[in-house]
Amino acid sequence: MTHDIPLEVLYKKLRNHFGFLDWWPGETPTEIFVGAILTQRNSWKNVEKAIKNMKKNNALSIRYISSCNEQVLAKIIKTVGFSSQKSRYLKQIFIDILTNYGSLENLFALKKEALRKKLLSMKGIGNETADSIILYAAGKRKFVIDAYTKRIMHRVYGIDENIKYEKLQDYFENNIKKDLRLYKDFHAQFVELGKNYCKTRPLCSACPLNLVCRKIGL
DNA sequence: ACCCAGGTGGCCC
DNA sequence: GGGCCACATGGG
Repeated sequence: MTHDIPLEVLYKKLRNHFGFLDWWPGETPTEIFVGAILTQRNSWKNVEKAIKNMKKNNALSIRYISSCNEQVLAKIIKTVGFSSQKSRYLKQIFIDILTNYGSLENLFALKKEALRKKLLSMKGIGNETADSIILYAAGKRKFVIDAYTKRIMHRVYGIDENIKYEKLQDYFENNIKKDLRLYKDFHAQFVELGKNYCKTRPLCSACPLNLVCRKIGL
């Protein structure tokens, strides 16, 4: 990345506007793990319904999922898109974890890069999902890049919208404080901004994001 | 009737 | 390495 982007300033302005978010909607590591997969290419509303339904059916556990009937689980999470595919992936993932580690806790005890590599080896988990799990479920510092982050960095700072995931991630990780809460909250701020103000695609000059950026001085 | 959502894997060249 | 496509549901 050639130009200097004032990431700390960007963060402060977003935080002043939205308040401290420090967020992932989920209470347990298992819930966050599952939610990270369910939310791929889906609105969080659909995910919420699916998680709620899993709880109701006692299906939100590694034991249940690893020994489930895929069609049954697919029905339980039916409100999210790609439910049958995700049901299959989830089962395989938790079979892997249960047989090779015994628990999420043991899996998360791996060193960060080993954990990332292991997560990426599982079908259904790519860069963003792996990093969301590492950051929010395992509680290790890893900067999550998502579509909103790319879109906003492109819109506001003109970075290449097709920039590679790791490249943008490295840029953030090399230019902000190494602080877990900052990593969590910064990503949350991007999502909040993107969700509320950046719905149009492709992004046109009339996108409300422009107005907000002006308002908060980006 | 479109288009989109907090991606990913498979297949092609 | 990049360029497509399937995956499937709910909301605007």
